[in-house]
Formats: sequence, structure tokens, C-alpha cells
Amino acid sequence: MLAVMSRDTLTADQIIRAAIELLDSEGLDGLNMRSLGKRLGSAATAIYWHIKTKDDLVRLAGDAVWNEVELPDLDSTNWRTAATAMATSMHAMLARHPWLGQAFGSHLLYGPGKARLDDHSLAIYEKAGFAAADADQAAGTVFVFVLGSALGPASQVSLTRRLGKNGADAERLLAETMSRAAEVAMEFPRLRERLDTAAAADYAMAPDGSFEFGLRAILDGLEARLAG
Amino acid sequence: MLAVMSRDTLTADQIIRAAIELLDSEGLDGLNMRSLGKRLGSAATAIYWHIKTKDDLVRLAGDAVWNEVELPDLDSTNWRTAATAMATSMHAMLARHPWLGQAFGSHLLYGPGKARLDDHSLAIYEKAGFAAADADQAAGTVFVFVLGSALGPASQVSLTRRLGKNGADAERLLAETMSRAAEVAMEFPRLRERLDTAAAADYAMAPDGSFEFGLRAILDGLEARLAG
DNA sequence: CAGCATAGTTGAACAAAGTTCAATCGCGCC
DNA sequence: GGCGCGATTGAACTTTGTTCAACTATGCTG
Repeated sequence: MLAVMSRDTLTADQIIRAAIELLDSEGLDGLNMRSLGKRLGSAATAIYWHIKTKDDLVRLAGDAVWNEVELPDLDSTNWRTAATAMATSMHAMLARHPWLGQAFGSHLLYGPGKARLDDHSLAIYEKAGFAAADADQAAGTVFVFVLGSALGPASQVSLTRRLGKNGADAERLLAETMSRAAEVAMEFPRLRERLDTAAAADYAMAPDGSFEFGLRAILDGLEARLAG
Repeated sequence: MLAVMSRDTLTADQIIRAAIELLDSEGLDGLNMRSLGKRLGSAATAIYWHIKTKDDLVRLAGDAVWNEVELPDLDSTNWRTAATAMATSMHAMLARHPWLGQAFGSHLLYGPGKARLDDHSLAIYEKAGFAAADADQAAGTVFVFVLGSALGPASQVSLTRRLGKNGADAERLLAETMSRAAEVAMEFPRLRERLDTAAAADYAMAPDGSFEFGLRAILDGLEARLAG
């Protein structure tokens, strides 16, 4: 039945796990087959026996990490607590795997992992009292917000890597980029005002606590619709 | 003063405009220096006289398209109408340039175009009555939602191009991908239910009207916070 | 136990794409 | 007419995804 291999042989799971590690540390464009092969202790081309293309690998890795999102129990909590917990867990997952946001913009990730998520989040909004079609859209709204929130950090990882590649000090160049952004912002009254108070460079990214703020606002809006 | 060139010579503006056209039709990974050169009627390497790197070009193109977003007049409308108009205009812009969502996840776009947008959107939420810090977060929430909404379509463009590259019929392969997604969804009760009613393949993307739905919910939530 | 089929690996090699560089071109100016 | 410099060119180098033919080792079958 199960063929037991004595030889040290690769498996798709092993490859996917290693790919996720590389993606986490190097970003979406830091993943390449040769260094992945090295990490696996085999030739880069051995991977192709198990996985069709790099795009496929990204899709598989992308779908795998959705499984890290915790699905709140719906029986013991009200919908809003559940919705908050799930969005927060997804947010945390995206912080661990910033490349997923990017991948979502280019690889059309849809597999069992994402389906598991979608199903549960629909359950939450149906429990809240939304009709099927509205539950769809409510879930989509939260999903899109959480995903969008991950793009800024993803950008930073990607950029740091790209800048650091050509020998130069990555941190310094990133800081430079940020300060150029600040310079641009200086020309606008409201942005300038912010630069005085807050850390200038952080402006391009989302300010602290903005995820919680946004999530609360969205759920408030959804809740209001239920009441109305 | 102004050096007038008789010879047909490239300008950065020309290059950026051509790059935007290519990006629109081919997606972020469809842009390459050689075909851009061809479109400009010059060697690919001539571009490097005017622009440092391809990454820079993407940043410049990305910042340029922000300028297509219309800034509503704040004196003649209430904040909510203005916020809706601006978000809708940005949504439309992203539909014209789906690659911008992707670029935002990898190139840390911040320039005059984006600053112009940020400034105006802060003005809207300050007018609404938010204190400076809250206006920041309110603006960020809407921004992230609109940006996130663009990732699905971007993904589709990117994928279509990638799939169509190797000779195969892009549409057919995309349909196949979608139906495989539908197959996965079949294993989950709530998703299956939707596949019965709606067009199955569209599920992975945002359903129709979900942008308007989400935007309304977010603004409802923000408005409630002002009242409370 | 010999030999064979087959799963799995390897390194060479190709193609696409970003970028560098030395050579050159052509325009305006002395 | 020749010089300088802004701008262009094509060749070439590098990185990276992928293919392919050769090879290896493992389990199976006679």
C-alpha cells in the first residue's frame, strides 16, 4: 500500500514548508528555486519532480498558511466577538507571512485552506443575522480590509530585501526612502502637521492601532445595518 | 535656458506614460524593459539614461496614477458625500490600473501623487469632526479597504497573462483554475450553497456590489463613532 | 539472486529579463 | 571644421525559472 522509501527523498510537504520559511524571511521575490534547493539539501531541479512550477509552489504555500488562522467557536460567543477574533487571528497570520498579501495580488490563491476560512466567516455573519447574500459581502468587506492592511508591511520586507541586495546597507537605504517620503509630505499642510508630532517615516505605513480602529469601525457599520 | 533638442529624444514622462500603458495591458510582471523600449522606438537600454532602475520606474508610474483620482470639493458637500466620491474615484482608478495594488505590496509607493491624496482625505475626515489622530486612522481604514478590493482583479490579470504565456489558451486555463476552486468549495456547506445560486467561478473574487456594500458599512461605522 | 522497471535526483543548458559598459552618434557651439 | 556632451546602441554579464537526458538507487519479479 504505502510505499516506504528508505532513500532520503523529498516530499511536497517538505518543499512547501521550506518555501514558507524562505518566503517569511526573504519575501515573495526572495524565493528562488536554487536557494530553496540548497535549504532542502538537494539540487534545485529536484523540486520539479514534486511540484509543477514555482507559481504552483507559491499557491500551495499560500493556501497552507490560511490554516494557521484560528476559527472561533460560534456556539459559545456572540458573532461580534467571533468576527473580531477571526479577523485578528488573520491579521496576526499576515504579520508572520507578509508575502501572502502580495501573493494574493498575483497568484489567485484559492484552495482548501482559504475555503475553510471563507466557510467559517460566512457562518459568523449568518449567525449575526445577515441573509446569505449580505453575509457574503460582510465577510468580503472584513477580509479585504484585513488583507489590505498587510500590504504596507509586505512592501517594507520586499523593499528592504531588494535594496539590501546590491551590497548597500538595507536599513540605511530604507530610512533614506522614508525620509524622502517625509520630504514630499512636507508640501501638504495636514501631512506636515503630522510629521511634526508623529515619527515622520512611519506615515507611509499604517499608524499604530489603525488595524483595531478600522476593524471596530467596520463591525460597527455592519452591526448598525442589522439593527436598521 | 531651455535646451531645445532637434533629435528625437526620450523623456522621463514619455517613458512613464508608456510604462503605464504596458502595465495596464500586461500587468506588473508583464512590464519588461525590452518591450518597453520597443514601444518607445528605441533600445531598451536607452531608458536607463533617464530612469535609474525598473523599480524606480514602477514607483514613478505608481505615483503618477494617483493623480487620476478626483478630489471632491469640500466646501460644497458634506464629508460623507466627499468621502464616498473619493473612495469611488480611487476604486475606478484601480480598476483601470490593477497593477497598482500589487505594486503597493512590493514597492513602497510614496510620492507627490499619493501625498496629494492623503492630504485631501485627511481634510475630509477632519471636516467630519475627527481629531487629527482619528482622522488619520479613518482615512487609513478606507484607503486599505479600497486598495484591498483591487487585489482580486489584479490577481486575475496577472494570472491570465502568466497562463497565456506558454502558448496555451489563457481563458480556458483561467476557467479551469476557477472550476478547481469551485470543486474545493464544494466540500464546505455554506460555500456549496452559494455555488448553487451564484456563478460558481466568481466566488473567489469579490461578488458584485461588494465594494459599495463595504464602503457604506465603513462610513456608517465612522459616522457612528462621531455621533457617540 | 539477477536484472529490470521506475521513482527520484542531478548537472548541464536554454531562455527571459534586468542591468552595465564601452563605443558611437548627432547636435550645438567656438 | 572640429570639439564636447547629451543621448543611444548593441554586446555582454547575471540571475533565475525551467527542460532534458543521463544517472542512481530501490523494490519487485522471475
